[in-house]
Amino acid sequence: MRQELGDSMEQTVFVDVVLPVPIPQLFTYRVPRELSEYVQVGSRVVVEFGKSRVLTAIIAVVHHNPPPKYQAKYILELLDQIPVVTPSQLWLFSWVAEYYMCHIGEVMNIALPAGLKISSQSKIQYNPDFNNPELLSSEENTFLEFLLTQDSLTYDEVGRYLEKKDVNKVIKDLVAKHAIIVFEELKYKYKPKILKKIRLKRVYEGSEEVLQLIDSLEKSTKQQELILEYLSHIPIQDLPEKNKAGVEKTKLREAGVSDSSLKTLKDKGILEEIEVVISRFEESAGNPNKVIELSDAQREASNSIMEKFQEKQVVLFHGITGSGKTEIYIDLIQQVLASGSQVLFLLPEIALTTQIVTRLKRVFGSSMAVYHSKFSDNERVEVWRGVLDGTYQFVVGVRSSIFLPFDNLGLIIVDEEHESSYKQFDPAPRYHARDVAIMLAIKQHAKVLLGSATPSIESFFQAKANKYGLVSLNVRFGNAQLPEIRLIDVKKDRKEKTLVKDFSQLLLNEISSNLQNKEQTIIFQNRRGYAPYLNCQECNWIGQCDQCAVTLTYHMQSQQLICHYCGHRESTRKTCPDCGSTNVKSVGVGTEKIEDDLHEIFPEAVISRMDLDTTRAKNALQNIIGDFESGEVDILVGTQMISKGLDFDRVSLVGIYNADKMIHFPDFRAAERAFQLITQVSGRAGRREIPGKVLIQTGSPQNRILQFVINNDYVGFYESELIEREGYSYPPFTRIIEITVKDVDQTLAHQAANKLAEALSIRLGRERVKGPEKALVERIRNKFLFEVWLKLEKDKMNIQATKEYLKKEIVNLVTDKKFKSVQVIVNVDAV
DNA sequence: AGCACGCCGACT
DNA sequence: GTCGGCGTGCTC
Repeated sequence: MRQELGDSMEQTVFVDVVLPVPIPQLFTYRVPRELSEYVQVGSRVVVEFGKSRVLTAIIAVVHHNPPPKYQAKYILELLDQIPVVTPSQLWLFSWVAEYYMCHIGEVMNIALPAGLKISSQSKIQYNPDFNNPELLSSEENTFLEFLLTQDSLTYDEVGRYLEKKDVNKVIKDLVAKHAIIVFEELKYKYKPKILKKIRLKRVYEGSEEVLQLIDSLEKSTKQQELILEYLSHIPIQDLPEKNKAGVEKTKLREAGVSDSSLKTLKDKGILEEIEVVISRFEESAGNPNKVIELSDAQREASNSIMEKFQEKQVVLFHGITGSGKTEIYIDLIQQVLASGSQVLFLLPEIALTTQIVTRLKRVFGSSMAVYHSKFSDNERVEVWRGVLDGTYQFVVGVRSSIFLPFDNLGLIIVDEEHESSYKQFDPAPRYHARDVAIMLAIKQHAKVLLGSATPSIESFFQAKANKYGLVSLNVRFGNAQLPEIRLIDVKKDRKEKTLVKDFSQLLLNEISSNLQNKEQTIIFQNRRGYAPYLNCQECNWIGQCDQCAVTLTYHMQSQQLICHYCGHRESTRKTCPDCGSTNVKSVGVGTEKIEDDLHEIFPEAVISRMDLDTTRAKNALQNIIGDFESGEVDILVGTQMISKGLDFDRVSLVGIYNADKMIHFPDFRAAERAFQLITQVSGRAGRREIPGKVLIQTGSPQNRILQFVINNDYVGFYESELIEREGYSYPPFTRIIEITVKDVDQTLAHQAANKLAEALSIRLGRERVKGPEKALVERIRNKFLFEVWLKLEKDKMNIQATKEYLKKEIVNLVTDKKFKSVQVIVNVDAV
């Protein structure tokens, strides 16, 4: 190393880069001499990958070792003088790739906002040196004449002009005849936001110069007015240094300045126009040092958390609904920020758009960044860069904000840590943001605070095992009391025929008295749409998706049948497509129907609905919440969306329409999810002075989960659930790897899954391999799904070795010609 | 994952 | 005879 240093200047520099493709390894490129001093780990480069792809890559290693077996290509461009990805991030990317069994490129793809990636598009252009027109067919000739009138064309545009799908052949022929040139146009996606400003040229910056200028313009009133208007914004006589910043062009326009007089003064060399890059985020004043008033109980919890952090990396904060966790978070965030470290506050997607962000903004102002999926790419790039350059020391964001370029984290808060939306589902990496947060914190010597009123069984288990610190807060904030929770036996009511549209008398009476008292009601039903399916009473037809093994949900508002798995929709008029009968009944109940029924029962009430369908538009969610907060709405009907972090003052009644689906779901986590969901929904009631009531309609009032819910007994629930989990070797005693085998051919998928399960159980033992079984929805988008589950004891199994083994067996499976079409998807720590 | 190359059926 | 179908194998 020491000896080589001398000639390293002469040696060719190579870089190993991460590419956004699902291929396991890094790729080595050669660095042109003129860039060799500037390449750094974490900088982006543009490279050619394959014959016709140009991609953005990240430098992971800089070295001098020419690859022995192939000729490295040159990098085409270096995009960053200063790296945009930190070494800590590169480490995290590869940790995530390894742990969740995917490729580092896939992690990079999710982590980097699209605005930091460059895409290329192949375009064609007329070759100016072309001189053999006799080689061309007449069609080619007409096409070339068209091309000459254009600057360049994309492949798509060529296709549209020729009315052809596949234009490769045409283009290839023309290239062979040297009539056209193909080139790659790089698209830089990020565009800074630019503000146009006007200012006086430097020579006029003095008081005398300005007065002279005004005199000299005596003949043209408009121009003189313009200068005077300008001076009203920038008093040059008193503060000449203000001229440098200038005045926004739009402000002058608003004051009645015309474009033409502006142009004249610009042409005369008196004014000049400048462009300033500005942030997309509004400046908002905060008061980061604002002292947060904590109750005694809150203060004690906050101190206790800080104390536990002395010895524990992770602290689980179990604070019941309405206990005022946010104030404690703010208190802790202030302490960490004051010490100069960064803070990341993770929230589930839904909770993020709402009240809590407003409250945090009030304290932290624009020193806090928000990172959210409804943000545009440009906005995301600005948050990224702001974290990098220190503008933002504090970020509030959804799960993907775990990948922002932090280098000095002091604290990560994971609020609602039990939320399953922290686990990414569909494209790889299938990571759990809470668990990644803990890894990242270990790497950066930061602390992690997991907060929840209903902690996940896993986290509480770690706390009980003394791996995490545990702090509990069991009183509500202020004078608020926990709501009284009652179960309503709808089976009994049904027998006695007292139900009205499946609402019990008790629930209806409570709603009615709430309406009279001008108090608000929330009705929860975890099913969107009008009804889960339609059923023809004449021929027994049931609306089903032809791509998936599920019934189509009836949405009355849009008059459509929608598949909630593949998104397929068809319009319906509630007539049977088979026999044409109009005697078609909807079966089951979704939020739409509840809204409808309540309208009928309480025509005077203002009812609003909050589910995926009513909140799709950009500000819809905000509007629904706003209307409910302001008291304009009496009853809010919603899916689980209403359970997440919402805080309403005047809700005194929560009705759970039907708890049975939740508690009887066939999944080992169903009990946990049901307990969490019902407790969280119940927690929306009685958060201030008005005491709350919760009514739960169920057919099994004796159910274990419901009994724990009505007694507000989280710990009791935890202990009973733990016994169940241990009996069946489920988490937290084991780690679960879910393997999904997919194919259009059901038999083939089944055979492949069988073969894989067999192979795996040879080394792991039959008891650790469950399945294959048909997936809960056995066909999605015309592919049949089979699942194999590995249950690996945390104390006995070497997880790393098992993953290697699993990888090998999957490769083994898909290299079998017979199974080449099957897809295998691995989900580590499936939830 | 893309994307090119390559080898077989239905058409100007 | 060509066009264009998609199987398979590689990407520094």
